[in-house]
Amino acid sequence: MRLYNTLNKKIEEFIPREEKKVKMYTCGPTVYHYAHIGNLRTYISEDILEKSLKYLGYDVTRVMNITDVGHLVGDGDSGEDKMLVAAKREHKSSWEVAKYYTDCFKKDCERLNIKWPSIVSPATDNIDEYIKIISKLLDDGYAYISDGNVYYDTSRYQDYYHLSGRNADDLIVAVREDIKEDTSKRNPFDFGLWFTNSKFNNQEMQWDSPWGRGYPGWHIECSGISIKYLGEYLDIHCGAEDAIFPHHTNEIAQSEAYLGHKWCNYWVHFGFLNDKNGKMSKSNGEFLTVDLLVEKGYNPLAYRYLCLNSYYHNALTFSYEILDGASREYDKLKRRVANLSNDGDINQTKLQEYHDKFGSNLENDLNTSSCITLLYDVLKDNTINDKTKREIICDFEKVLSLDLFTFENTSLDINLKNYIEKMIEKRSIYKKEKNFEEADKIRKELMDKGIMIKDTREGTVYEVIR
RNA sequence: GGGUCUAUAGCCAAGUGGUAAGGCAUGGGACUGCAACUCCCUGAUCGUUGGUUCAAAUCCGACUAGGCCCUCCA
Repeated sequence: MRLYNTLNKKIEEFIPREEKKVKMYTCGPTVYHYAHIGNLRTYISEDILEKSLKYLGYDVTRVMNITDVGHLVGDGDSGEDKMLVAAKREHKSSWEVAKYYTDCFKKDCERLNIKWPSIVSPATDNIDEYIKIISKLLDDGYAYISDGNVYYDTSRYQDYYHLSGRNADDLIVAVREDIKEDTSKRNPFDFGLWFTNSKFNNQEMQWDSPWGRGYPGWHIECSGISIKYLGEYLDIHCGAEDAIFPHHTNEIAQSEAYLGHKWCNYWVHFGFLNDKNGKMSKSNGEFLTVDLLVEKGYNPLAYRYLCLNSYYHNALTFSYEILDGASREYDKLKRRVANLSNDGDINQTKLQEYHDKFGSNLENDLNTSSCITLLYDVLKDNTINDKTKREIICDFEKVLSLDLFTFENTSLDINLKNYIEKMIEKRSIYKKEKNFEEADKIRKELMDKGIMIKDTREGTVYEVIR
């Protein structure tokens, strides 16, 4: 398996510490708002990575956190917690906000066929772990207390800038206008591990600690949860590209200072979904959620298809043109798969051959685009029968997860079904009588209800298109 | 200012030194009462410019354009 490793800035052969076993950590969402499809691109990519590793025979243990505390809007001590902002906005408690948006996120994942990781842990469930780590960092001199808060001392950690490839002198402190420098810090890029002294004393989520009642910083949760559930060594750490600095940089610093050895060998980062104005965000451009996609008549899986047809490491520029294109491709693909018959015997040799080809595409830094091409090759292959094609595509579906064998009509309401069949019956009589005017009227009536009919050699068939 | 990534046909894209996969769209044709569906045919010398090489979209340099990051963000 070859993967782009941000740590060394090149594609490398992936070798887990234990043969055929992978420990994988993925940064989860901050549950203070709905996720947009750009956020979800990262989770789709992580899902594909996990499923690819399994397809290739690895035993994968994947952990994801849910950030429900400590993610500040602004710099260090001067910002408000996002959960609190959302709570105020919606007149709910922070806990209610977290629960609500976690459920929404879960629902989005279901609709995009993103498998829920085997271990998902909210940040608020692991406070003891953070306290344990912070205490040791203080004992060992990697952290210090200032104005009631505990900070990590970046000057104590030599390799601090390795992942991001930067150096301290060239970084601009508080480059964004809305950020104020936190003067309690010794070095400008030190970061908070534990806050007790916040300007925002109405912070709801607080815990007792050796340094007073307060709450953890944002970065410590990922280290804490990863070490708690996956142990001292991690094989792959994933996240979106914007997390490289400072989040992942800080995770490495605190984890390795705590553990006393190298922590994770492979850092995999995912490209953004941009629109023509740049990255999709709450303040910039259209905030597209899965709900909105469905409302506009798109199948969420057409979006998954779009992601699959791109390279995870590159940015993808969103437009309705590409989504419409992906929808057409997806629908057409599904129709072609639906038309495969179920007769004959499976050609095991070919099945294995395609399995291996598909696997080697995945091994090549998750070349999902080539995987899609291979799928079209299977459909066109005239040396194998339909039954074998179905079997091969089923095998591909373990990773693609595009519901290529699921057909809407199966879940159709019985009354609607009867109605459609009656109308088709009526229309075929009109057609026989060459009364095309009436026949077309019926076709239009059904179309207006979102039912598309087509005349095939075997008779008239229908499809619910919305 | 610094870091980092990217640049292949209208669109999404494969390609990891030997003379450009695939899909969608477009145009043409077959089928059809007309459609739709399906099937067949249809297109690019790879941002610009130097260099290395017998040979470069593929390696190196410069330039240009764009994305992301430098304590909100996936």
